[in-house]
Amino acid sequence: MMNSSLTHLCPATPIAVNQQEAANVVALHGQATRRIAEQRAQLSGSQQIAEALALVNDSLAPQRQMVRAGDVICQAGERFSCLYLLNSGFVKIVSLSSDGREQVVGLKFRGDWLGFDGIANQRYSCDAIAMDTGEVWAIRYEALLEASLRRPALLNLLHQAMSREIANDRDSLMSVCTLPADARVADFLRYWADALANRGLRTDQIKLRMTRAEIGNYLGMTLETVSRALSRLAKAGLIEFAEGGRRDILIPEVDALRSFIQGGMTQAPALLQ
Amino acid sequence: MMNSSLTHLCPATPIAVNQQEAANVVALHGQATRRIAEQRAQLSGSQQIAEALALVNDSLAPQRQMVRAGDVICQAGERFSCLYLLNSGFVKIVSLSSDGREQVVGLKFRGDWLGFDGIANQRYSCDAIAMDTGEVWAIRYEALLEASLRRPALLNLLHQAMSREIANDRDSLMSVCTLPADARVADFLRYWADALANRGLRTDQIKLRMTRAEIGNYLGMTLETVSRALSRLAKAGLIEFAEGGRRDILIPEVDALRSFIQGGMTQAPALLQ
DNA sequence: CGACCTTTTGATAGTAGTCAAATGAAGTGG
DNA sequence: CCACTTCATTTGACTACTATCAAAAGGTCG
Repeated sequence: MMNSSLTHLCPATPIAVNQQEAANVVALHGQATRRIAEQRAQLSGSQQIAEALALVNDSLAPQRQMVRAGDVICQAGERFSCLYLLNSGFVKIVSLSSDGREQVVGLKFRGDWLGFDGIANQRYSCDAIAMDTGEVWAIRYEALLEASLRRPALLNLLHQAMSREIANDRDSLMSVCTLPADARVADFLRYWADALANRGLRTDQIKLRMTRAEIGNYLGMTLETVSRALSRLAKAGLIEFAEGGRRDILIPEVDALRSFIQGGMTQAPALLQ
Repeated sequence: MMNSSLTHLCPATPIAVNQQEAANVVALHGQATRRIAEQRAQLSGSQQIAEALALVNDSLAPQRQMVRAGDVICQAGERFSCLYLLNSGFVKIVSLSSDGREQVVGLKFRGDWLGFDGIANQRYSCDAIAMDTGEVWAIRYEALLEASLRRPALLNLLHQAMSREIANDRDSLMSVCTLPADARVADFLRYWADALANRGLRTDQIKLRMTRAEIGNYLGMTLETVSRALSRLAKAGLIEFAEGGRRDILIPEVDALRSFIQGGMTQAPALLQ
C-alpha cells in the first residue's frame, strides 16, 4: 500500500560535476577514505549515527516516509531499487523460506540501513516490517552510487554499514549456536541495551515491542521458553519487570547480564536456586 | 607466519586517470550500474565468478598467495587493510567471542570474498582459515576503492559480494533456528552441493574437508549428533558414503535432500524407520 | 463487560547433549 | 613392514534441556 509512493518518488540527485572536481575526487578518494574512517572512530556512537544521517540527508535529499507498526517497508521478491535508512523507530527483518518457514533474522534501529540483501539479485530477499511508528528514508541505490563518487564519505558510510551488518549477523549466529536458552535471552536483552546505549538512549529500561513469540522466533526457541527464561532471569535479579506491563524490562546492571551470558551463572548463584 | 608477506606486499594500483575520463565515469556510473547488473544475470554462476575474478585481476593486479590447510589468511583483531578474494581452495570463517566460545560462522569457496567484517572497525572480527590448498588474492581496500571509481563494474562486484554474504548469513541463521538436527545436516550438504554446482563442479560427490566436530560447530550441534544424522540420512538412502573414507559423501539426488529438508520426511518414509 | 490476544506456569514427551567404549583411519618409528 | 600412538568416527546408554500440550491469568480494545 505504502510501497508504491515510497519506492518511486525518490528525487533524482543533481549531478552537476565539473571535470576538475571529478578528477580531484578520484585522486583524493583513497587518502580521504582512511582519514574519514579515523575521524569517525573518535566520535561516540550516537554522534556517528547523527553525522551519517546528516550526510545522507545533505547529499541525497532522501524520500522521507513515516511508518506505523505493521507497515511493510520492503518485501521479499519485490524488485530492488532503494536502500532504506532508518531515522527513527524500530524494524524487524523477516526471511521466508520456500517451504514456508518464517524467521526473524534481524532487528534494526535508528541509523541502520535496510535492503542490502537486494543488491545481489536485484530483488529483496526479506521483508522489513516496522514494529513502531518511525521514519525511514528511501534512497535510490543508483543515486547513492552516483553521489558516493563525488563524496568519498558517503561510500565509506555505505560500506561500513554493510560491514557492520555482516559482523552483526555472525554474532547472532554465534549466540544461537553456542548459548543455552536462558543465556540467549539474556544476550538478546544485552544486545538491545547496547543498541540503545550506542544511540545515546537510556539503557536501564527497555521497552520491548516484540511479543514472546517474535523474540522466540528470532532466538530459535519457543515462546514458552522465552517466558520461562525471562522469569528465571527476573528471579535471579538480573532483570526486573516494570509494574505497567511485562513488555517493559528493567536492567539494573548490563554487566551482570554480560557475566551471566559468559559464565552461565558464576554471578548470583545463590539467588538462582 | 604467512601473514606478514601476504598483508604488506600488495602492489599499488596505477592511477592514471585524465580529467575527461573521470568526468565520464561519474556521469555514466548510474546507468552503467544497472546495465552491468543485468548483463551479469544472464551468465551462469561459474561464468559470473570467472568474469569477476578476471575483472579484479585485470583492474587491480592483486597479490597472489598460495595457502595450505591450516594457514591463517587473516586474523581477528588484526588491522584491516586488505580484502581477500578466494581463487581456489576452501576457507572457514571462525568467530571467537570474548568469553572463549568459538564458532564457525561461514564457509568460503572460489570467487568468495573474505574480510568484509573488517571495514566497519578497521579490524577483522573473525579468523579466516584455509581448509585446503588454494590461492587467495589480497586486494588493498583503498586500491579497490580507487579502482572502483574508474570502473563501475568493480564497485558493483564488491557490493554484490557483500550483499550475497548478508543474504547467505541470514539463510544460515534460518537453518539453525528452524530445522531439527537431521534436516540441518541435510541442508548443510545441500548448501555445499549448491556451492559446487554454482561453480560448475560435480555435485553428486562431495569431499568434505571438515571433521564432524567442525560441521557440528558450524551447525550448532555436537559431533555425535552430526555423526548420527549422517548415519540416518545414509540409512534413508538420501546419501551414501564413498568406500574410501567417510569424509566423502555421495548425493544421488540433491532434490531428494531438498524435499527431506522441507517435509521432514515425506520422501522415503518407509526407509527411515 | 466480553472477546481476543498475550503471557505465565505446569505436566509430559522428545530431541539433542553428555559420557563412555569400541572401531577405524593415519602417521611414526622401530 | 608392522607395532604403536593418535585422532576421527561411530554407536550405545543415560541425562538434560527444550518443545509440546494444556489451562489459567493478565491485558487490550471494541
